[in-house]
Amino acid sequence: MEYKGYELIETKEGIVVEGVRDFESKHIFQCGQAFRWEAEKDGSYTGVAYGRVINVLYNERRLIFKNTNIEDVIKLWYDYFDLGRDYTWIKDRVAKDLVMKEAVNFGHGIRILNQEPWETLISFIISSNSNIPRIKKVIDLLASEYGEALVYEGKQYYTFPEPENILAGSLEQLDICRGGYRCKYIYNTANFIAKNMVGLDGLRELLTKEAREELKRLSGVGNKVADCVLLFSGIKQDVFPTDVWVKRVMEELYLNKEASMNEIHTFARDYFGELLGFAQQYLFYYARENRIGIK
DNA sequence: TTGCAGGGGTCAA
DNA sequence: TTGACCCCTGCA
Repeated sequence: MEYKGYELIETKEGIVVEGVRDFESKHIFQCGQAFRWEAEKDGSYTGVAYGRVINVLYNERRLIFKNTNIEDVIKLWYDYFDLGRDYTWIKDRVAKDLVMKEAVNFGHGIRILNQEPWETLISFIISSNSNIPRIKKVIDLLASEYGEALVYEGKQYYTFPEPENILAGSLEQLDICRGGYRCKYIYNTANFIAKNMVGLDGLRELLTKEAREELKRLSGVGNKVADCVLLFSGIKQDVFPTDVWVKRVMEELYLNKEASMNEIHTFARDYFGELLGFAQQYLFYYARENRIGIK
């Protein structure tokens, strides 16, 4: 069947989406926006989202989803993988100088996933002052302790726990996930969300600035984490999450000096305009993989 | 073996 | 604006 410019075909190997461009699994899953996708030997990736395990393989404009069905591809995965967005157009717009040309070329298959806001929120609270292997470990522990078990290809996976699941245990119990001082942030944030004191669903309706401030009411959420949540759950694209890597690459390649967060944001906003968030992700991936700015 | 720095920041003073 | 902060890893 045809769906929004793609051909969807049900086959023995899974649901095939024909005609997908600008998709490189490694770039998408390893550019730092998501923490729960694991590479398989055949080049595919397996992960959990929306309470389901799926496996995805991309090859020659064909995207193959395993362990799902056409309904879910239309209802969930089309948006999750941002298939409605024209990344060729975005890359043309964003690659406006030599630095960006190189960054875009390097991460040419990046797509910004539309992840579930709650999971993204907790994941990036965990990310603060930490590193990727450890962030993954903490998230895995959190899921295996509080999530629901799923089995795929003989292997156990876990759904990302809901706020209520976390609150059913004590704060002390959360130490199991080895999050250190972030555990109390997670617990407090779960409490806020469960009590509807901050509404994640309403963020889309707000101006970007207001949405950021709303998120910052949560424990463990500052500018960086708030912007990551907005960008990586597809709520806003005009944000520029600035971590140490992005800060370094901006200082090194654009500003030619040490700069404050404000200077970087002002420059980036003027320079990249509304495609700010996409520019950030190409830059971040490029900077981190190539260790730009590290002596 | 032990010690130390630093890591996708945030918070409080 | 500046340190402390859990925990873990890599590296002298």
